Amino acid sequence: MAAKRSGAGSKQSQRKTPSPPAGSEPRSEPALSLERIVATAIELLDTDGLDGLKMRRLADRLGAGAMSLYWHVGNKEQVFDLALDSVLEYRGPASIDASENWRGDVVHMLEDWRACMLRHPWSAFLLPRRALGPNILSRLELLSRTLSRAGVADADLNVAIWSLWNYVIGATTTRASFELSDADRAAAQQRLASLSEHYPTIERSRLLLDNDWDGAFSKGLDFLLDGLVPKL
Amino acid sequence: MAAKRSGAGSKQSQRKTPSPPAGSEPRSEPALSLERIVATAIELLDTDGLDGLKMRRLADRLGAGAMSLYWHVGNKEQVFDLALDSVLEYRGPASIDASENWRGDVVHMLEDWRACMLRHPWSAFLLPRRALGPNILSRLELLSRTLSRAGVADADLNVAIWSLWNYVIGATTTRASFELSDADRAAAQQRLASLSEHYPTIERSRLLLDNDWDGAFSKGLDFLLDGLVPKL
DNA sequence: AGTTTGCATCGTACAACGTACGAGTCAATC
DNA sequence: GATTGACTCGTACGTTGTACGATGCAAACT
Repeated sequence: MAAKRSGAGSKQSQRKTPSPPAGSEPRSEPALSLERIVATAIELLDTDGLDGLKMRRLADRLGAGAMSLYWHVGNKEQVFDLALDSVLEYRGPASIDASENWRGDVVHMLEDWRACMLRHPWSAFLLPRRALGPNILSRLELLSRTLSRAGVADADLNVAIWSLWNYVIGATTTRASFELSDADRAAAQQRLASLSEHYPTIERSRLLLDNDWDGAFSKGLDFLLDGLVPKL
Repeated sequence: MAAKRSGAGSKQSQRKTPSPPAGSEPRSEPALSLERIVATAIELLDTDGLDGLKMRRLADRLGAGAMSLYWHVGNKEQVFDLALDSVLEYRGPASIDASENWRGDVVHMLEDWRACMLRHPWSAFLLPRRALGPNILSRLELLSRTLSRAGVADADLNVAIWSLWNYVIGATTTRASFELSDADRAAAQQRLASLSEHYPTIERSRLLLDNDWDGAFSKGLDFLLDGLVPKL
């Protein structure tokens, strides 16, 4: 019987290694592996979005049969989970605990987080729906430590973390959804103009036409941090 | 030829009305209509989630053939859009512009917004992905006016609105995804415990075990408003 | 040597889905 | 009576995730 290694075991074969064609034929494809599957899935997601990832296409691009994937992965959902976590790794400044500039550290990590997700817009939609992977937990852990060191009271710590989490999630999902197509943008602009009498304040402030997403993110983040850590 | 009335025309038939069986047989089902379709879609979404809405099931429940829906709706996506906007209507205090308590008004509207979405958890996932419907635009318009009246500078207005938007979106999608199943919760708890050595601060603050979502939301909102409107 | 074992691949097949197409019904209009 | 247009729906197609079982193949064992 075959025992499906979709569990957390992950490590490659226990034998030596099935070894690629071992020096004989240059076999066009380098053999299936979890890493290759995830990497290719990310490529596919990047170019074709959430709906563009089909098990058959993924397998095709890997030079494998569709069902071969299921030896390495339990199901399609798991591909999503792995791709998501893979994209969220943080290589921050090494010795962040020694830093004196906690606010700079927080901002850096959060802006990097946002940048990661906007490089892979599908990830923004995935993150809030699924269990937290190791990389995102690491970011939260780092955030906890830094805020704690910055003087946020233990009683307020969770609220502060969730607030920042909410802010990042909201900002990235919103941004990612507006990025979709220029046609949509044009249509929205048109539609908004025709509704300007109903929404005068929105129209006047050009809320939906403002393109400075990056600036809005960091300014809003500043305000939020002001509220969370009032004493500067 | 039949001309599909899926456009914005929306209004019912131009003739008198096809009129229900007109007094003869009590025909078990009251005839298809956009309103009935949307209402039933919401029921289905509430009980079975985003993936539970299938055109065939929806039609079944309406006592109609699957393809009959497509006279009233262009496609499934449109059902989502209509259901979403339908769920977001706000009946706030009538004369809010006269209110002296702007902060109370903002908090009230945002907490109601959140409550609406958590009553229909699928809506949280839908909102950031789709074009803004009239009901959500109304909320944003109201928010704009109130903040403006509260003294937020025009230059900061958009940032403030987007910050609040981000906060609400993030909070509701996160909350909605945790609501899914008790089995998941138990599993997560288990997994977390086994990882406590890697994430000591998270573990210590019980970040992921804290169940006071409502309290966290309103406290975080307070902090955010503090930051947005520093002068009280 | 032959046999067994277990990792890994993949072809076939199926059920479920969204929806294109076109035929059908029936009341209002001409 | 004929025509029109709003509305309904049965059938059918293409696409999807994946269950099942056959197959290959290298290492381990006898």
